[in-house]
Amino acid sequence: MTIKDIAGRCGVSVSTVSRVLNNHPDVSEAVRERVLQVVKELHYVPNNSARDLVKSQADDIGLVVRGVGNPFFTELIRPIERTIVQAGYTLTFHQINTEDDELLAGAGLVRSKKLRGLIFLGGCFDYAPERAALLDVPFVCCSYTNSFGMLRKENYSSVTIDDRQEARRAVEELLRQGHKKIAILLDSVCDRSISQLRYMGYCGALSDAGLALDAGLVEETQTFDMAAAYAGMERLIKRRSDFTAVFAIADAMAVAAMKALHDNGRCVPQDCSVIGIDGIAMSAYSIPTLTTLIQPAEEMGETSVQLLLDMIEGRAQNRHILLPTVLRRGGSVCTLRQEDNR
Amino acid sequence: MTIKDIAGRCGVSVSTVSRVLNNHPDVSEAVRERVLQVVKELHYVPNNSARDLVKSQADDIGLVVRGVGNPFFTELIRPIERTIVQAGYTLTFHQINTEDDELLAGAGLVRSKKLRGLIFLGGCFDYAPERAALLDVPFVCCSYTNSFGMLRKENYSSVTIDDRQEARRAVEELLRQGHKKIAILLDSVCDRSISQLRYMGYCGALSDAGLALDAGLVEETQTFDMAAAYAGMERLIKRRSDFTAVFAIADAMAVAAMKALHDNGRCVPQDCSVIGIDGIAMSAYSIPTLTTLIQPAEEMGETSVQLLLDMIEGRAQNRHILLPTVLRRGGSVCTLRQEDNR
DNA sequence: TTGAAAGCGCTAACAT
DNA sequence: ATGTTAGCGCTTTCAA
Repeated sequence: MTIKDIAGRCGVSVSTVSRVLNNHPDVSEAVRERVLQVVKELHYVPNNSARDLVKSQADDIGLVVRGVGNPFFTELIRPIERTIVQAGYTLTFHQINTEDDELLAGAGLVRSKKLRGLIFLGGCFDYAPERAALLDVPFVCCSYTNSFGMLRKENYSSVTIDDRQEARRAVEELLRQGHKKIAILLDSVCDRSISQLRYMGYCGALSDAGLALDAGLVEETQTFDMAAAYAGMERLIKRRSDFTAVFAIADAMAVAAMKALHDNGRCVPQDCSVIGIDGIAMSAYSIPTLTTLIQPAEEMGETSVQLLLDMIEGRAQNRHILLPTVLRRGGSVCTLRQEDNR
Repeated sequence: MTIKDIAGRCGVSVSTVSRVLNNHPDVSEAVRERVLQVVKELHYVPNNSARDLVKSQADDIGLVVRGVGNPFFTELIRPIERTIVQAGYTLTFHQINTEDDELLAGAGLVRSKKLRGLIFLGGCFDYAPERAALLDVPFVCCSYTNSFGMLRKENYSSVTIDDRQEARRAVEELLRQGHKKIAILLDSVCDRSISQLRYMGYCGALSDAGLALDAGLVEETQTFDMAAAYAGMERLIKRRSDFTAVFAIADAMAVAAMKALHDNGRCVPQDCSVIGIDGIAMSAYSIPTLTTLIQPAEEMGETSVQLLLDMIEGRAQNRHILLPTVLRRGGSVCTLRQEDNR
């Protein structure tokens, strides 16, 4: 079933059918209707490979996710896919491991599938500009930005929260409740990614409050997964008994941390407060409800696609959007009792 | 940058380059090496649209997910994507709403993108055979099967647990602990999908135990999401005070139910036991740890892709795989105290 | 307003 | 072992 078949049935040429299919103006109303009619009757669907070959690009957008384990990403993928489809594009989905290079993966996809653009989730992006030039399509970093790289602002787009600032806010919320011995549970202090940025916010808040950084209260888990976070929290508990609050740099880690505290006989929040960042669905159903800074996941996903489409369709240049979080006070943080203020 | 450029640089014809690229045998070692060399130097990547056009099909597999909110699906998507890529194919990802028709969505994708096959997640599939015939590529139902439809076994593949039987096992675990007033929290009793099957298992277990079905203990939430499950559980609590256990047909719903019980002053498991099915990551970190039947998500995803590839590559016919679950005894179920046995 | 025809980049049949 | 060439299905000039 090709455009020829349709043309044959209608007694017109293939170019006329093509015009109808692509909404070109120069077609008589009568012909247009007949073609559309036959198309519907025969359930004809154009062959995208042929279209893409002629136009030398597909109506496809690539989504490269590094570390699909992260439940926060799941909440981003949904609005991203929805928005892409609404705009008439298709999503090619690719996940890579944390140790893989998202730029290389993206570049390969673009070349082989003729993608129109890319969205990255969970990338590092401390790449040199010449590396990023491998990507000859627009791309947007979703939920992070090129904080550690040398990319020029006008060469890529991003939609993210201000990780450093928001982490600072999270820690300040704990400080406000009187906590002074505040531990941090994170992936790594120097991963050139989210984790490091949020760590910087943590350090900044402590320093502003006149508190010294206590290296013994910094627990690195290497990965984002819950099992690692649980294990990390247990190490911390075994090692120290004097902290009264924990800042987990992601909700999933915070939930695992609460579990570890509970399993080790420490009550949240009475014995130890816990705060996270992300606002994943699950965190509203933990017991107690996690206190966290909620990222606007829907808006973040939609905006990322919007920026990309604006670039692809030539409506705008690269832009960088900073979205605010909303503090949800759950039950996992409480005011420090005076006698605990060791 | 096309195959012609490569041919030019190497002083050979395009067909020779094509042969090298496709690992055809009839190429001298010297030429093969030179071509590969130039390909690497120039970072040449073949244009898939052109390839697909010639071969009239792409190396793409479609994944149609109905109801992406379900966290269990997330754990399936990962192994599915991984296996697809390992086999040299690409994933085209499409999500639809619960009210949408996955068959229609799949058929459109197949036609326009020339997909080689489809994997469905969360479909209903009570479709008539003539509807399924719209799909002229092999497809596999992942984590469910065509229980309510008239499809012939040899016309599709599936990889799933025995939902009815496993639901029965879950309820039997509660019965074994002495529970008699067992409520069920589910999507719908007649959705022609997972929910209905698990409901049938629930009814079967009760009936085998000589217990009458108490309609007042059946709570339908209409959707799978946690907010709905929480609300449903609250309705149940308000309505009845005599049940001692709840079977939630999905882990996400079970976690929300535990939260609702807690927020309404009922302790899990002392006042009410909770059991789920799925084994999502989060359920191991709820407090208490959820008792649940764990589905082998990794294996389920991998096997689905394997079956599909076997079909696509002509190695095997359609098959139907039933995978077992593993009961994880968490802390959300306890033995009924005698005095509670009202 | 319509049609004829030239490619888009690649594969594979056929020729050498 | 290698080259020549005819399409794959479509869009888009160019001509009518």
